[in-house]
Amino acid sequence: MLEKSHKHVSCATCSARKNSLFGTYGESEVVDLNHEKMCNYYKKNQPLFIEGSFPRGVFCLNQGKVKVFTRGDEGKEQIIHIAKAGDVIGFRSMFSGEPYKVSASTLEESNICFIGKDDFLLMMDNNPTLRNGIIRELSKELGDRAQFITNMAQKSVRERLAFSLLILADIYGEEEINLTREDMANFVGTATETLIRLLKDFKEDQIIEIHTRKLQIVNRDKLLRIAGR
Amino acid sequence: MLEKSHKHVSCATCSARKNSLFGTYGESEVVDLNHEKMCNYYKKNQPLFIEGSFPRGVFCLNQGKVKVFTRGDEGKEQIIHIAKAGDVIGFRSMFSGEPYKVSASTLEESNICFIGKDDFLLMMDNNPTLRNGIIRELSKELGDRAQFITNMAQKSVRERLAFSLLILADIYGEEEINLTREDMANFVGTATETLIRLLKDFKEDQIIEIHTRKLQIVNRDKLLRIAGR
DNA sequence: TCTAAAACATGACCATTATCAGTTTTATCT
DNA sequence: AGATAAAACTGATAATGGTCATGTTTTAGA
Repeated sequence: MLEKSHKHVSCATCSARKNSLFGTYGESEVVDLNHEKMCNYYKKNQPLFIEGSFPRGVFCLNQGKVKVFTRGDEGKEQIIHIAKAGDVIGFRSMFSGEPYKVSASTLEESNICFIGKDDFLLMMDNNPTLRNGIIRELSKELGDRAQFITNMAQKSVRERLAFSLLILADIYGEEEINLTREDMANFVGTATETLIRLLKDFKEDQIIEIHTRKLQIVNRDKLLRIAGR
Repeated sequence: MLEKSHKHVSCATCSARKNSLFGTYGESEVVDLNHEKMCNYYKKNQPLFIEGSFPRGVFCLNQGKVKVFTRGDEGKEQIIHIAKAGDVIGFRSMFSGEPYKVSASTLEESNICFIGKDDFLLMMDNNPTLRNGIIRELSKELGDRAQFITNMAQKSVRERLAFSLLILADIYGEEEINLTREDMANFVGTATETLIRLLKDFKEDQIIEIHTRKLQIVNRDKLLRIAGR
């Protein structure tokens, strides 16, 4: 269980910060950042922002996981990205001047800080390193999504699942992968039933281990081979 | 037939410029831009850059169309984007420090200018408007791609074709849509045969007119309905 | 700890769409 | 203009994967 008071998370001691956009910040910048941010505790399945609304700032994950998704015509979610501690999300629409094109909500209980739009834009203006970090981040993501699109268009569900599991393993690191079958299906882009059947196959082929909800990769090489490059 | 000498394209008179990233440039900035760029004539199906190589600068389309694509495992192209006059392409990888994640080549004969990496980055440093324009551009594209991914994952080929035709109509404007069936299939994300059959259906339903290679939308409303929102 | 709801799982069925094989039409090059 | 290559098209076939129906297990909350 996470600490539910936000007072205990300080940017200076935030372990997630060093891998974040603010990783290069000096001491005085960290003090400023800490002053501008607000920290909140979120339960599982709480929304951070919703497709169609306008951004009021950015979210910086201190702890937890967040799914970023769009809804298709029938309301089915397509998960575009899963953010982890250290990730900053929600800045895209702030720059494009559009409403959010995606929604975000927590996958588990999380501590998440918020930085207001004006503060954030001011920081960007005054800090070329932050600015370049953001440009790099946007560019990198854009490249990733080109591959994501190609995977969706050309790979079989089985191949996409293998690919997705490798991504999830990266995101979850030491922890076991912990997603509902539905969320996982919405990440892979398939029906929940199909996903369940394929997970069973992978389990029988000793590629993964399933501990009820949680999931662990035991043969990464096989997954790589199935995923294809 | 386009003029094959590059000497005739000047940024000052470039009609594509006003809708481009450089649209807000003042007179002296245009002179500088014109000085830094090199202009080239490209035949149909000539590559601008290839996945895996490192960027040396950006490309600015004066005239023509360019497909931006990745190749899947089997070498099949997935077209991510089609650029038209006024579009600037190839800057993503320059910012992320990675090799190109996509390839680009001309779909028709084109006049395309090139601005070297150092010149372009310098311009960005000195020009907040350009810089913000680029950030806006990157952000906007990122949003578009989220929808693209969802379409790929959840829509049927028929729905995706309808959606794609609407996008293509925007890109081609007054002109008729002019793509090989293979390129169109690679944009929609389907097999060429399937695309041909669906085009035939659309033609029979009087949604499009086909003039050999070229293609025209005659019932935009029906397409919108098929594409879904 | 019990109960209701949510999540997980499995089977049967069928539509969509890819693949293969072949023909016809169009474009390109000399 | 004629030859050759490329693109467009058609038909038959098969499999991937979605949907629906139903049962079981797990989770969360009183």
